[in-house]
Amino acid sequence: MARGRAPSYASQREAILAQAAVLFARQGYSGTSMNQVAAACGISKPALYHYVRDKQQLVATIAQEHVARLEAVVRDVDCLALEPQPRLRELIVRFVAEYAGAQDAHRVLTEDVRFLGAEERERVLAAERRVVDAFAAAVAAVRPGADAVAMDKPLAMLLFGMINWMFTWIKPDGRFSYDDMAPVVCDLFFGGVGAVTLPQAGPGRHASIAA
Amino acid sequence: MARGRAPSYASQREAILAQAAVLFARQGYSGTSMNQVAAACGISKPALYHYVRDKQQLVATIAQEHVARLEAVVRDVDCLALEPQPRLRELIVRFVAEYAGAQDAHRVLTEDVRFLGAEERERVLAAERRVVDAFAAAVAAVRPGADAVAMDKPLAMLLFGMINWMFTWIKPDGRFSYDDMAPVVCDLFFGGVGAVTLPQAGPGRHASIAA
DNA sequence: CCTACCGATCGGTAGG
DNA sequence: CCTACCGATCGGTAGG
Repeated sequence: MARGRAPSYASQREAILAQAAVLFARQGYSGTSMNQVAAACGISKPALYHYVRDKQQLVATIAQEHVARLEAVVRDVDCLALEPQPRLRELIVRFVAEYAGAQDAHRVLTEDVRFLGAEERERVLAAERRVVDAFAAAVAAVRPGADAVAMDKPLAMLLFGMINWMFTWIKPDGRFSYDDMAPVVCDLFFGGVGAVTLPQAGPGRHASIAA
Repeated sequence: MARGRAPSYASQREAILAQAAVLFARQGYSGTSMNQVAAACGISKPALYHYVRDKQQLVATIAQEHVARLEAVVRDVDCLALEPQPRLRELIVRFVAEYAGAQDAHRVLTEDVRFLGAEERERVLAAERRVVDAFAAAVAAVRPGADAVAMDKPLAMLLFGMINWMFTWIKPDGRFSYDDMAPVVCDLFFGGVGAVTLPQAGPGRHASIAA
C-alpha cells in the first residue's frame, strides 16, 4: 500500500497556478501552450485539465487571486486607522512588497487580462478599479484642496506608474531592491504632490480616466 | 491602362507597419497571426511576405523605428542647449507627445521586444539604454549632490514609469489628455526630487538597474 | 460510480 | 501576387 501517491488536489493546483504564472509572464498568454504548462508541472496535459477547466480560467484565476491580495492590503491598511500621510505611505510600501513577491502574477494582471472573456475580464477590472479608488482617496487625503476632486485619480495613476513600472527594471541581483525603492517613491510623491496644479484645459482637447 | 494600381512599395510597407502595430498592441505578438495582418491591410498573405521577411522582422521594425524617434527627440532637445530644469521639462513634454502619437508602437516596444531574436533584441535594448542614460543625465543635472551618481538612474526610471504607464489609463475621450498630464508629471517630479534621499542598504539585500 | 490520471488523437489553424 | 499547400503544433478531449 506504500506506493507513490499524487500530491493533494489543492497543493497540486497551487503549483500549477504558480508555474503557469511564470510561463505567462515570460512568454505572454498566446505564446504559452497548455503543453508547456503541463510539462513545467511534470504532468500530462489531460492531467492538467483535471485541475483547470481551460486556458482562460487559468489566467483568470492567477489575475483574480493577485488583485484579491491587493484588495486585502487595502483593507489591512484601512484597519490601521492611520493619519493620511502615513496611510498612503503604508499603502505604497505594502504594494511594492506585494509586487516583489508576486512579479509573475502582477505581469499577468497588467498584460494578459485582455485575453479573458468579457465577464471574467470585468470582474478583474472591477477589483482593479476598487484598488485605484482606494489609492485616489488616500491621495486626496494627503492633498486637501479645491482641485483634489479632479486630480486625485490621475495623481494616483502616476503613483501606480512608478511602482508598476519597477518590475521592468529592478533586477534581483542589482543595486536597488523593491524595498529600497518604496521610500524613494514616497519621498518623491509626498515632496512633489504639493507643487501640482490643475492643468488648464487645452482648446477643445479632452481625455479622462477610465481605470 | 487606367486600371487600379497598387500603392508604391514604400507607402504600402508603411501602411503594413502601422496596421501590424495596431494588431500587436491589441492582441500581443503571439496572439496576432500574419493572416490577420494581411487581412487588415486588404492583401493576401503571400503579398504581405513581399513586404516583410517574417513576423519577427515586422515587430523589430516597429520597435526600432519607435525607439529611433525617441533618440531623435533626445538629440533635438540637446540642440536647444537649455538649462538643466527646462531641458528635462522639454524631454518630458516631448516624450509624452511622442507616445501620444505612437501608442501602438510604444506598446510593441514595451511588451513585444522579448519575442525578437537575441541580435535584434539587443539592438533595440541598446537604443533604449541610450535614451535612459540621457534621462538619467538630465535628472542628475537638476539634482546636484553627493548621491546623484547613485540615484539618477532609478529616479529616471520612476519618471519613465509615470509617463510609460499613462497609455494604460488615459482614454481618448476622457477628461485628461497626454498633453494635460505632461506638466503634472513635471510639477510632481521637480517638486519631489529635492526630497529624495539615498536609501540605506538593507542587511545583505541588493538589487540594481539593468535598463 | 468515484478519483486521478494515461497514450493517442480529435478538428482547426499557426507561420511560412 | 494568387491558389494551394507543407510540417508542426495549437487547445481540448476521446476511450480505457
